[in-house]
Parts: sequence; C-alpha cells; structure tokens
Amino acid sequence: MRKEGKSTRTTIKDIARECGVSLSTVSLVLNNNPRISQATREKVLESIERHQYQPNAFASSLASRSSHVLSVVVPHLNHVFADVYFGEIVSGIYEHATELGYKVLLDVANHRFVSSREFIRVMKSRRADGVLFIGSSMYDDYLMELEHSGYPFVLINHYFPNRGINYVMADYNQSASLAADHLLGLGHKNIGILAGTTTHTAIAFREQFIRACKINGLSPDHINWADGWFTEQGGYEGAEWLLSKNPSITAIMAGNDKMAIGAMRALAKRGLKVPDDISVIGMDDIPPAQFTNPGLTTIRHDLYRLGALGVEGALSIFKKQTSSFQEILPVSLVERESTGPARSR
Amino acid sequence: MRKEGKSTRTTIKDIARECGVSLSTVSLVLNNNPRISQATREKVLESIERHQYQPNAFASSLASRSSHVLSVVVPHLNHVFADVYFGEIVSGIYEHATELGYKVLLDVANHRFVSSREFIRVMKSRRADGVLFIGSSMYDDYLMELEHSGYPFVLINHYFPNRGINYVMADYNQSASLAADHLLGLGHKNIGILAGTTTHTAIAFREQFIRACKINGLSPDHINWADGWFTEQGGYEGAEWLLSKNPSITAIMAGNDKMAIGAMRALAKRGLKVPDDISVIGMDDIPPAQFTNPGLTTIRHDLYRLGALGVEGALSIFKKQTSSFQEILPVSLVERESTGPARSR
DNA sequence: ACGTTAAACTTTAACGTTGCACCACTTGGC
DNA sequence: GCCAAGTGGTGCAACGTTAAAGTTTAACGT
Repeated sequence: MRKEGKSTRTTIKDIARECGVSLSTVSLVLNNNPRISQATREKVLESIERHQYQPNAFASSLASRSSHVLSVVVPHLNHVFADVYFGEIVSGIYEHATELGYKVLLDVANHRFVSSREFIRVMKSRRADGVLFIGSSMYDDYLMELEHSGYPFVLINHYFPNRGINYVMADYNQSASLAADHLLGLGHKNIGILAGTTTHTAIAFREQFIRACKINGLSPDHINWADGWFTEQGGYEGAEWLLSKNPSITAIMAGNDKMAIGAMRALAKRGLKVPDDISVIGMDDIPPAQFTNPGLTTIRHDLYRLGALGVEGALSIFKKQTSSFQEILPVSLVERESTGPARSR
Repeated sequence: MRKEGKSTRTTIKDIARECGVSLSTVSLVLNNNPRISQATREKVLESIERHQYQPNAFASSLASRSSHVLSVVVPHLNHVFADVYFGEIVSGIYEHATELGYKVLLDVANHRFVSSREFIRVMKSRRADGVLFIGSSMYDDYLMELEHSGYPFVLINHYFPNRGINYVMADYNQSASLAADHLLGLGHKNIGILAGTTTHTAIAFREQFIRACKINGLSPDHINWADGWFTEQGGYEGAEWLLSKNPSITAIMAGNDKMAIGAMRALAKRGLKVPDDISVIGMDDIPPAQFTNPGLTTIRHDLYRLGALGVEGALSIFKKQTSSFQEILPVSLVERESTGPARSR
C-alpha cells in the first residue's frame, strides 16, 4: 500500500484506490454531493473514517478558489487582543464563523499592513474569503480604496458617512439619547463628557448627547468634554481634567466603559464617592462593568452580536447574495449603582 | 495573452513572462534566495511591485508543505476571546508569530474539536505548522494522544507532571512563596484562598502556598480555601463562602486576578474596606488590575512573554531544531493598595 | 587547451484537490 | 424502435506554487 517507508500522508487517491472509485467520486462524497448513491457514499465514508483521512485544506482551497477563512483586523494597539471590547466582538465573529464552517485568522492594522496594502493582499491572495475591520478610525482612509473593490469586507461598529462602505454598528444616536435622558432624569445639570474622537460614531454620539442636553434646557456652559482616547488611562486623566476645569460637575458620561472605569479610579483617588458625590455612566456594557465598585451603569451594545452579524454580512457579499450591507442595532440602558440623584457640591 | 475578458489574477507566470525569466526564478526571488543576481532580482521585484502581485498562499503552502500558520486553541468558555488572561497570551503569540512571518488562526477546544480529533487534523491537514494550547485543564487527557506524535504543539501556562509534553509556564512555586511571604510579612494569620482546581499548576500553587504558610507557623485551621473557578463570579461567591465559614479572615489570596476582582466586589457589597478590614492579593497582573478600586496587589506573570515563548517553542520543534521544549518563567510581586497590615476584626 | 568549479539560471515533476465535460446505462413515452 | 431525460458515475485539466535536478556560461588554475 502507501506506507513503504515514505511517510506520506493519506490522500484522496488512497481512498479512491481502496474503494475502487475515481478521485472525483471521493471528492463528491466529501462535499456531500447528492449525485453519489448511498451505497458508494457509505463505502467511501467508511474508508475515510478508517484511515482518519483529512483532506488537505490548501489543495482544496487552491482548486476551489475559496478558503473558508475570514480575517479579522484589529487596530495596532499594545496587547490589543487583551482588550475586552475587541474580544467580545471577536468572540461573536468566531462563534458564528465556526457555525458556518469558517475559520478565523487574526490580523493587525499596523503600519506594514496598511502601507503595503496587505489588507488588499489578504483578499487577493485568497487567504481569506472576507475581512472584518474592528475599531478602525476615521483616519483610516485606506479603507476607501476598498469601497468599490467588490471585495467582501465590513466595518464593525464604525462607518463612513455618505460612503458605500459596509458596516454593522450599534445605534449611537439612541445611546446618546438614553444616556442623556437617564442623567437629566436624575437631576444632573452639570455634566462632564469623556469622549473618543477618532471615529465618526464617537463624534456623532457626543454631538447627539450634547444636543439632547440642550434641548432639555441645559446651558452649554455646564457641559464640558475631554478626549479620553477610549482607554482607562485616558478616562483617568480626562476625569481629572474635567474636575479641574469645573469642580462642580455631578455626572460624568463616558463614551465607553473603559474610560468610565478609568474615571472611577480617578474619582476614588480624589476621595469622591460614586454615586453619592458624582455619577458615572459608561457605554458598551463589557463584562467587567458588572464587577467594578460600584457596579457601572451603562448603555448596552451587543458587541457579540455585532461580530456575528459582521460575519453574516461579509459572507453574503462573498456569496454574491447581496452587494451592500449596512445594519444598525438597537441599544438599551443597564442601570447598576454608579448613577444616582444629583447632589450639588 | 491571459486577459481576454477572463478576470484571472496575476500569477507568477505573468511576472515570469514579462521579465523573460522562468517561473523558478521568480519563485526564488520571492523567497529571497541568494542564488539570484542583483540585476535579475531587481527586474523581477519591479515587475511584482508594478503589478501588485501577491503570491497565492495556498499554492505556496501546498507545494512547500508548510503553511506559515500557527493555531491557538483556547477552552470552550462563553465569549472566551473577551477574557483578558487569554487575550494577553494571544497578543504575545500574535506579535511574535508576525515577526517570524507567521499568521495565527483561532480554534476553540469545544466538544467537536476534541471528539472529532480535530486538533490532530489541524496538523494533519497542514492547516497549521504548530498548535498552541492555552488554558487547557488537567482533564484534557486527549492531549496525551499528541505526546509522542512528533507534532509541534505546546501548552501555555499549564503542564502535565511526568510527561514529555511541551510547555511554557510561569513559576507557580515562586508565586506561592512570594504571596505567602507578603501576606505573612504583613501579619496576617487568618487567610482565605480562592483557588482554581482544574489545572496541575493551580493545584501545585495552592499546595505550595499552604505549605509556605505552615512553615511560617500558621495553624491549618486558619487556612481555608474555596474553588473560585478562575472567574469573577466564582471569586465573588467563593469570597462570600470563605467569610461565612470564617468571618475573622484578614486576607484573601486569589489564584488569579479575575477571582480577586470578584472577591473585592463581594467584600464591597458586605461593607468591608480593602485593605483596612481585609487584604486581597491576586495573581497574573492583568491590565485591569491597575484600575480596580483600590489597585490590586498581585503577582506578575508575564503572560505576553509566555505567548511569545510558546511560538518560539512550537516553531523550533516544527523546524526540528529541538524535540522538546519546557520552560519556566520567573515571577514578581507587584504591590498596589489592596494589601495592608492585618487588623483583627 | 583542458578540465574543474561556481554562478545563474531553466526544466520538469510534483503538491492534493475540484470543476467541467463526458459517458454508459436505465427508464419511459409515443 | 428511437429519442429524451435522468442516474451515477469517470477522466482530465486546471489551480499557482516550490523542490530537485539539469543546463549554460564564465572564470580560473595548471
């Protein structure tokens, strides 16, 4: 048989020879083609099972021009995969992709990735059937190159206004309204905002929040904002800056939970009690938000589902079932203990 | 030529034809083989650049029998990629793999993965040149099947005693001693342990910690432990259980930071102040440990480096530079504010 | 002038699948 | 008795690369 010292792997040929059928037949069985009779199918499957035969993924991809792989691209941040926000989305991507028989490959949008146009190559080289971008920023104009490329890619929780670029994202307008209503309802009249500034969604969110406050009669003088870089450290520093600028603020609205967590640390260091002295509200509802002290009130974005939907979108474009994919998901308020009635200081 | 309406991609053939050289020459240039003259090399590279040519990864893998892909296998937990512990390790893996020209593929050790022996198939099908297992448990005896397989795989932060299975891990014995010395040095005589119970490392750690306490004169009656499942929720419940069993404990030692964070939340709910009423020490030093209130004292395990080293190991086995790889990394104490002098209650 | 060696390629045969075109046989309608 | 359609396959040429062995040319020592 095939094992005369040459430690070669079992291939489709071995199975075909043993079953006395052609290569094509084995291939058809492998791909569940109905044109093969039950009898033949069983004979082949038995042989496959017995040899623990595993088709070579590369040969298959090469011949079929489809890799059954999805690539997910995250920004070039330090230890980026340790970020819970990205992790939640990746989890959603992974699980949905797996259900559909897809593998997921990791990529980081670092300098090389961008300047060498590797994001295009990933698709050109057929290494992936589709690409999902998480956490891209509004300065990532390289993405525009892809707009009319027809390549299956989608942005997750981000978008470019007036562009035909595919995306799935949370409803940031609704988030802003929900947060504003909650804080205003508690009587807060002096609010600090910790915002991200590098995405269109974050900017739209901040503007919508401010608008909602004004509509409800808040004076613009009583709304300040600082850039919190979407990070704990940024939230920490931003909170300090807000307090130094206006010591009488009674609530901080953070554009994501990480900044909120950083802010709470800064408040604790200053000896301010949350929510007695000052309220804090976050956004995303990442899992750690349940285990802060006090528990963080936040706007829930279903990041996991966002990831799963992204997979859906990329694959339906790949399969030419649709040419455009733009979805917005509803959000909800999660009340925990970090917000309470305003109390002037 | 090749472009009569058929929208076929640029291949090595096109480059070769244009440059008037053979396929092999282009291939050799692509692989930086020194046997090609500078002049030819430049001509070929120029053409490659101009056409934005990207070699087909599958064809290359098929022909060379090497995928330049590493697979990382994480346990089948809910939203597992949102776990900071795994994320830190994955970050280390990703970055080191990238430096070495490797891609990383995600896998989860779910039921199908295990029962269908997919972990073997991943290597058999050559989808990956090596596999890194993170967070495997002592019950994952399927790993034994791989022991003598010669396949390049390594366990990260776990091991099986008396087995030739490759691993990289933190020095859990040193962790235990460091933690015990720290707590004992602060005068604690009544200690609760929040432990993991599903890995050999965690069990060895707990035993070593208890041993160190006893050597320093602590009575076994004053050392209790609860299983905290390595999670925040487990740490929360474990802490409550420990306090109900022995209300006078003055310190909690947690086998990872996540349990410590859960415990701190439980203590806060009970109205206990950390560290005034009770000290808490964790393990790992995951990034969020800096942003808890108060900051978490912990033992630092360099998870990122553990991941990078794992890549090193798997690849050196793949390249047959070594047949066995077992490394232990030193750890260190990081003092923040969650531990302080014992005060009896 | 001659053989030897090295440099710089080229030729050819894999690598392990899949898609397409084709074929042989059966069934059935008229 | 002949054609049409359906069933259950087969054979072969891709797919795009690399590895191994072979060829040509130039350089060099004796």
